[in-house]
Amino acid sequence: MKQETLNFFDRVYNVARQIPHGRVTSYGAIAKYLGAAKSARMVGYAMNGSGGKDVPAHRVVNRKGLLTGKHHFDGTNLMQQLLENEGVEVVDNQIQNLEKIFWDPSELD
DNA sequence: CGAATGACGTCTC
DNA sequence: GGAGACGCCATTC
Repeated sequence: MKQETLNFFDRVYNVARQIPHGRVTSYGAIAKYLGAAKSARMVGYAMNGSGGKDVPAHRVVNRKGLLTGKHHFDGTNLMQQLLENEGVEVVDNQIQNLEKIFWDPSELD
């Protein structure tokens, strides 16, 4: 286990952790913010290690707002339930009003 | 060590 | 403009 890789992960965790409540973002947005726009997959993979962290992986979805990673959660609809709990409208594993609740790391400034 | 895969995204045809 | 192929980077087999 090299910490070098964790460095990239840490960046993802850092950004994901700053996601406002009731908002969602995409892997690509984070990846792009980190300067690794093409490594969006890596961002999602980073979420794999988000277990045990304060990283709200449920607030991170793909560009379409589809809960692609819900399968990686403990339950089946846990991710969706968490989002709905925050006021995010989710139907059929897809976030509604995505462009409205979509959050971009750039807002951190 | 080489090949395959993955919580995606962008490019190309 | 829709559909398909490729790339990224790291982990796993």
